[in-house]
Amino acid sequence: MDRTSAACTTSLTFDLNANPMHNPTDDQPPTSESERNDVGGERESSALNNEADDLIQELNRTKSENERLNDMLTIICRKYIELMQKQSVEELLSSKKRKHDEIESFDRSIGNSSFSHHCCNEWSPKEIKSNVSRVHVRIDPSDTSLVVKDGYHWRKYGQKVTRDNPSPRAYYKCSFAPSCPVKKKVQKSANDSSLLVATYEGQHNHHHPSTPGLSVSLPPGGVAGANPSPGSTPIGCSSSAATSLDFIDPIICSKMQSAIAATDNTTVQQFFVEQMASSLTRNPSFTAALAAAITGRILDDVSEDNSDSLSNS
DNA sequence: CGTATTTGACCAGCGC
DNA sequence: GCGCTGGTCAAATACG
Repeated sequence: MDRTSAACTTSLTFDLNANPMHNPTDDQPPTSESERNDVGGERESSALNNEADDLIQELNRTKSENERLNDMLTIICRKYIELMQKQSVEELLSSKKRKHDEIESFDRSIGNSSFSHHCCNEWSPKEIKSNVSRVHVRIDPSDTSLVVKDGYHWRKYGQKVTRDNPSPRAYYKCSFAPSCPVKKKVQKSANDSSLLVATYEGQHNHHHPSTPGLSVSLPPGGVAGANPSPGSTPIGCSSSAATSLDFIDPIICSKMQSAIAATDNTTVQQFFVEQMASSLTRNPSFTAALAAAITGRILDDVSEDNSDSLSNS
């Protein structure tokens, strides 16, 4: 992906150029001692050349890794679209079956694919009508709590053992707003005990608790799907969300799916990267860690600079 | 003490 | 009509 390469290059450029304190000798005029000692200057320039070579090698490594990830993303996109089309056909064929039969077939298709969950089910006409979205979350198989963290406040009002699944199904209502009609069902997958299936019904009539300015008029299943909570790391629809739905941004999911449907892979990939980057920058943990890293780096350089100037004086 | 969760009872829909 | 099943209610209980 060109944009990631560009971003990578930009960050490295920043690392190389925007840190004048890293090597104080670069910008300083030659000291009287260095003018007197040409041998020491040659040593310093060779050391700088070595460092530059290392950085160039690192840049090349990063580029090649970026290309590799780009290829993987392309494959994932292709498989995702194929799965969506396949699932759409299956659900149309089984439209006369009972609800649990649909869920079972869906679980099977999910279990056989490389995706552990989906969101924003806009490709299913039935789900658009009923305003239902389904989300799969990978959890610890030993974890018996039927909790899917999506940032909303839920009140559990029932639990039932269903006929076709030994694990109980938990029923939740959105308790963030008293009049919110959204309900959620959470149950472990019959085929995979490490997979939690959350079914959302309805649409929130309030903004997300963690996004005060967010409009409520999002696509069906969008808000109901899942939203990042504060302190989480949203990573879009990644299947590696091993802990909870904290990592899923429904807006991203929605945009991703419309992008997949409407554009070619290159545009989709660019969109993915943009959304991932924006998700990371919106994550307080990430920004805090980034700020700490930058601050630490600058402070280190400042201390190095001070010690160098002290030793020079 | 207020709130959330648990759990048995009840109700409605569907198939036979 | 009856039984089965999923979904909901509400009293009891747990917890902070």
